[in-house]
Amino acid sequence: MYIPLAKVNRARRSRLETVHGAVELPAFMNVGTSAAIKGGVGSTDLQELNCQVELCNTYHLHVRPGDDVIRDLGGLHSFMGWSGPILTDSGGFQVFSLARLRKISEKGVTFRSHLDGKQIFMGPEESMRIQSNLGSTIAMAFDECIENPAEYKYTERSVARTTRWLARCKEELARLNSLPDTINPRQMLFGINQGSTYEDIRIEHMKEIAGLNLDGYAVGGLAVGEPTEAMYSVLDSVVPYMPEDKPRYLMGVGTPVNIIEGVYRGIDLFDCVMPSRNARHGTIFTWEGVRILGNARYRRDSLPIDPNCGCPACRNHSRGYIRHLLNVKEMLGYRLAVQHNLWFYNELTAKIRETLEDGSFESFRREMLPVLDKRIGLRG
RNA sequence: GUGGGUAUAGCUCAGUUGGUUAGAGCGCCAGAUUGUGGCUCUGGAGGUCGUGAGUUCGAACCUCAUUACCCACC
Repeated sequence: MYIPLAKVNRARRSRLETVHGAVELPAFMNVGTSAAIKGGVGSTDLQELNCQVELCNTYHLHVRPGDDVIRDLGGLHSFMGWSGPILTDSGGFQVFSLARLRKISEKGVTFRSHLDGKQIFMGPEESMRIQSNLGSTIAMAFDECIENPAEYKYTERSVARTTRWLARCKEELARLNSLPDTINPRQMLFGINQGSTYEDIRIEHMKEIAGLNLDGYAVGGLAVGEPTEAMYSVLDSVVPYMPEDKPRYLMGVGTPVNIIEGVYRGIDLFDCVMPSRNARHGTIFTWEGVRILGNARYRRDSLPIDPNCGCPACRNHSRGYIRHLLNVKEMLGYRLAVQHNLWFYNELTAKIRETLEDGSFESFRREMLPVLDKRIGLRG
């Protein structure tokens, strides 16, 4: 159930109500690929960090431990001890980003596991069955995430197939939801818009899938190497064709600036590995810009990462300590840095919601854009 | 004490029969990172080749001395 609360031009402040609780939008979903945030950050930490939605990965959980195992353990919520909303990625992206030797047909995709090379087949029905076994709050449609750059003709054919796959996803999930022993009988389905950077294909596709009355709509296949301006341009073109009364999700995005720019263009949901992956590599997001904590200049720095931050890392530890931990690859270093970055992303979306409510979003945007991407203390 | 071996970047080591500006891996410094393979990639700094003589047009490489360390034996 999507509830609009406020609007500033295209930007929307709203709420998504689910069987696992409400999500205040715009929101950032933290990525817990294998049912855990990398860096030793668990479900109980997520509450402390103000995370609203957890994203888990169909492909990874299917390969290990197996979606049947998770089903037997009561589904993802019980498995990982998280009672809030969970969105599962369909596996479509992973098939195209990390599995090798893939073969695509109308039925689905045959590929080899990145772990042991075992042959795996996944199509719309398989993806829905896996996601149903996981029992997530929101299932994503199985799509083809087209590589960038892509030929126009190929994009047309691929998008047409993704549309047919979406209809099959919808049908199969409806069947699974109606089974007596299904884990989450009210599992929602989001469709995914594709079309590379071809705006006419994007728009046509969006119009088509908007008619399927899904629970939400995502824009996929962006931030895959195209210039950022191209991504914004696609959003400018496609968003007007996304249903007004459904949540809109920009998949895999992005930087703090990308998120503000996405909201500005009418997006409600984001997910990205950037806060957690970059944290593990020592790149820290703050309201003053980006700090590279691995830099030697922080070796003797006794200040918190951000003196104004309330996250567990900043409340208790210095830059010098966390830099050291990252440097020697101590798990605690990953944990503290990830905690900080997730806290920051959640604070960023909270601030976005607040400024949408009081009408100051656009001045907030103008003020923050030049700051957030800035690297602090770069040396030539 | 005797015999043998080693000495080249912070560390571990390459370095072809002597031939331009001596290399690698790791570490260090820095930069990437967008629906996560705790992955990976890309740059950079850093060496009077243990020391001193000698041979040679030319020496990390050959000769002599010397110092340090390692191994074996007494």
